Amino acid sequence: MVILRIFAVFNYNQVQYCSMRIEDIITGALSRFFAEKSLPQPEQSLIQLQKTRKEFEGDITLVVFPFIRLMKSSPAETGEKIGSYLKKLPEIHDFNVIKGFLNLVVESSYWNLFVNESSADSNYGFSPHSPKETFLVEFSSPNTNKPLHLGHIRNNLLGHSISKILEANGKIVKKVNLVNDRGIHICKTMLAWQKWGNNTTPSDAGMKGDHFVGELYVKFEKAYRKEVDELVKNGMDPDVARREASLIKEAQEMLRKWEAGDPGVNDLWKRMNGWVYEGFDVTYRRLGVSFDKIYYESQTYHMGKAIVEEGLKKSVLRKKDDGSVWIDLTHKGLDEKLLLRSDGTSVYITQDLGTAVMRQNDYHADKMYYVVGNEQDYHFRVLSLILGEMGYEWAGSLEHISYGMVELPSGKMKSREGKVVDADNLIDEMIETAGKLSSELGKLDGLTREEKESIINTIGMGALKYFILKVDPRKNMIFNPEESIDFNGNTGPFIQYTHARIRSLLKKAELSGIVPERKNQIDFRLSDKETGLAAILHEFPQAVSEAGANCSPAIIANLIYELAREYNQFYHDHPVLKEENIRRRDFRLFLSVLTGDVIRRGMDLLGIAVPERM
RNA sequence: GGUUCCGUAGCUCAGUUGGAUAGAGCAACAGCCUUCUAAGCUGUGGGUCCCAGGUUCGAAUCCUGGCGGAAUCACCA
Repeated sequence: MVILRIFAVFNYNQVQYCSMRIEDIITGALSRFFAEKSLPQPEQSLIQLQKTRKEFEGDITLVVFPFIRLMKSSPAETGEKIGSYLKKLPEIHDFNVIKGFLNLVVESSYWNLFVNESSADSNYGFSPHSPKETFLVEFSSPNTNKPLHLGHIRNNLLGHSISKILEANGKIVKKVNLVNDRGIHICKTMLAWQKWGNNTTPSDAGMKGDHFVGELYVKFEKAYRKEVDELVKNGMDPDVARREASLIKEAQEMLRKWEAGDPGVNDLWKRMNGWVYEGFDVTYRRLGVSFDKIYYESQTYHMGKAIVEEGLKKSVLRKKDDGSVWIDLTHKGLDEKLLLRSDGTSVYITQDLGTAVMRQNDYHADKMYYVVGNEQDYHFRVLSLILGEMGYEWAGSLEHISYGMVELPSGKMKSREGKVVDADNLIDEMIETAGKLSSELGKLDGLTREEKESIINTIGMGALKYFILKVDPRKNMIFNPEESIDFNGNTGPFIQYTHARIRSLLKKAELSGIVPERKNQIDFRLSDKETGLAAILHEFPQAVSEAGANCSPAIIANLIYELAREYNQFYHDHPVLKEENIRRRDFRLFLSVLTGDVIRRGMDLLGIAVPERM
């Protein structure tokens, strides 16, 4: 930290700020080119700049195909003409044309200036805050009848990371959680505890509260299934059996009592939820996620019911003869949707209506994001449609960030069958593996136990988090418990290691009394690895904004990985402290400073910490 | 059955306003530590981008139709 600051403030005065980015310089020149030729200005979308592929010489490539019509010349000719015009720019060193591609070699001085400026900018790549826009991000949203599993880990990490990314894009972000603390599933666990719990508590059992309650849930489901099977064996229709089994009847009766405010049921409910929250808090802390506000379904479903009443008055909703309330969405290509059961109890979507209104009243947010699995795509379509039908003008600001399921090689995880990858177990395993690897490699010898534990924790969690977040959120992903999560290659620890290397290098520089200077005049040309590294760093701001626009941490993860890989190659090929040309050495130091900084801040957007050494 | 999403190397994944000879990692094999951290670097092998048409200078990407998989369409959440 200290070193970074020294490097950052050094020669602050000499640094010119707000230099134009090369893309803008080229676009501007292109515009002048067409004006000088008295040709019509090409539309912005025709100007396609991309990174030059590795096998060709150059840094930035202009695709010239779109211009051949405007200029009425062949691709090669067009490329030559534009290329020689652009070469007059001080930022363009050279060019070559291959097929319809104009490859531009950017002047080393441009990259040097870029590295000088960016490495002195502690906010490089992020947008300044615009207090106008407030975004709400709902994530986690656990049920209180079972502990968190790998699917919840994905949800929590995505929600946390997306919140950070939106903040980096200048939004004000409020993270909210909606706890599904009421409903038939909780009644099942309460019933199980009454029947088989023997009045024990999690501490009696020596378990985390959420695990303790989760076992009761599984116990209920097993007993319930057994009862249904027996009824079926005695000749009952399976559907009828599922409805008529005494266990489910009892659970439903309990739900009715709960909604009626029965004190005994309520006390037990509070007690058991309390156990679960204690357990969740531990897991949240380990994952490093937190919330600005926690909503409880038990508090929002009243509002939901009130909205249903209002909808009935407005005749947007319709009550059937049996007392159940529905909305007809057939004109939108969907079905009829139930909003209240015939016994007057509310369903899942009822409380979501209430929650949405309550939140809008609380925050008046410009957007309300819901990080919820893609199995609920239909639910959220219906939710915003209903709010729209009911006349809430902000209904359009709801957005479902729909992410894919985490599946096992055998298929979907099923809590009811106990076929899940438990979050706490997985975290334990990751940290254990990190510890084993660290001691095998002897990396942490000579550190105190606290330091070791902290670093091992950082690495284990880094491996887990990166493993989840590098995948496009929208896609389903497969986790194979038989194969442990890697610590080499495209992984969190690889990136963390790169950071540790850089920090170690900079520390060494400081200890050797090296104080680099930012010089905007240089007397050398950059190597391929140096420009390659600078070019990836140059892409960081765009990655941040794209990640924000697409709510995709994977975009950040992929860029940071590419950056780390490139740095390791650079590090392997080039001496830094031993470089004899002082200006070159200083450039490499600032390149390292910037790389370390972008890795640290990029990983922070993923909610992953990076160690000073490992 | 209707709707939505997905299909890229043995495995896990990038490749998203249509751009060059489709890329990484893992796994396998072969190298590189007296030198700023080898959790690293270098190399080899590995592809019908599910199939078939269409759109155009150009398609893994867009359109249509198939095939395969997943989710959803509950008085479950």
